[in-house]
Amino acid sequence: MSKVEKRSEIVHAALELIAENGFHGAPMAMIAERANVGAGTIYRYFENKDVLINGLCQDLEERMYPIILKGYAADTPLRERFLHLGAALLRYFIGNPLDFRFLEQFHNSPYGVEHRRDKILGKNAEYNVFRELFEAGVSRQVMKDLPLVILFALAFGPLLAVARDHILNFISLDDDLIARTVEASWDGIRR
Amino acid sequence: MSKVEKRSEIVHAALELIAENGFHGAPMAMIAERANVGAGTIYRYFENKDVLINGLCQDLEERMYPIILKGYAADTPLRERFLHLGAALLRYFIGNPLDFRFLEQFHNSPYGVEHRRDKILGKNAEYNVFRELFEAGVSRQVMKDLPLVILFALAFGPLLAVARDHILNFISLDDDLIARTVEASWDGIRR
DNA sequence: CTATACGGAATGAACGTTCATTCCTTCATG
DNA sequence: CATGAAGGAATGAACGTTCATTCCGTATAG
Repeated sequence: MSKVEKRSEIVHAALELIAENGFHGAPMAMIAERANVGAGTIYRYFENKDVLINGLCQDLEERMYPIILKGYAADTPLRERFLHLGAALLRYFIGNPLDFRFLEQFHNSPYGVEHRRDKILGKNAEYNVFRELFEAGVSRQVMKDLPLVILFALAFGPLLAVARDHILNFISLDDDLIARTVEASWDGIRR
Repeated sequence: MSKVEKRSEIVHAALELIAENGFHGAPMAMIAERANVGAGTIYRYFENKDVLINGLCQDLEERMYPIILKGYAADTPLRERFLHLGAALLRYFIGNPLDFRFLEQFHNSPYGVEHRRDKILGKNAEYNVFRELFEAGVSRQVMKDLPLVILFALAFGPLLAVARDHILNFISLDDDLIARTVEASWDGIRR
């Protein structure tokens, strides 16, 4: 197994275990076992567990963004753009339940809160499709005149809740239901 | 300290610690210390930590419901009823951030998933204002014709997300913003 | 009224377990 | 051989839980 493969085996095992059992249920020894690696080996790739977990999140975002943005056209009407992003996000989560569950675990832990604080309050102003879309929506008076944070909550709150319900088998989403859910969440933000 | 007081000291300390630091950050020894109680004493009131935590949730719901339902009139229009419940819920969470944070921790743990599975799939059919409101909304064609679970997600997803953002200081909600947020989430579910 | 005996409540040191991390040995490769 | 990667047993800290002991309010006897 090459060095890169080994790293990715560790990352994959960690993500899987955390997604399935939460942070409690993913001790380093178990991660090592599932990755077919010695317990000490992990520490050759990651300084400690915190670093491993934050690395997991970063890896995940880098895998996710290109997939969600595939076919996204920045010159179509705002509504269409939102429907694209919403449906793509929802489909991604449904198709990759482990990724979704990991992100949920992550965002409900001290790690995730810190991460989000940086994103929202940070002076990074990093390029962000979502932020751009919503700022355009407000300034063109297509969306409600509410703070960006609230618009995000109105748009993504339902989508994440629905993804969770699907993954926990409280409901079964098909393409039609996905489309109607995203349209409904658009009704929440549009003027 | 009377027996009842002692129990409630333990419950309060546990809720506070779990809300502030998550389940990780609330070892029994620390709960005991904050409750001014011996470590072993907790086990005179609760069989083990699981029982304590589930008890916390139950206590909390019993405290919450009467407050949220105060002034709720089952004979007013559906929109008005929803706005009442939504605003009451949001105000409760904002006014009791520890309760909110505890519920979030709880629902994102195995405890909470089990709890929710029982509520949604259980044959209990326990009386539930929320379910009743939404079923009426669908059958009177005031709300979108979507599965109940999705309507719940559309309605409460944004409210919970907004409460979280307020409590984490990503935004500051006042009465006006609360009202406009709840109205927006009504737009998401109404036909 | 005081002294003593009793029993349930409270205590916190101690236990066994589990975890993240370290460290020394073994192995593979040049 | 020499070098660095990999392995997994060892380590110590932290956890939930237990239990022998202490504490204290009340009942009883003198």
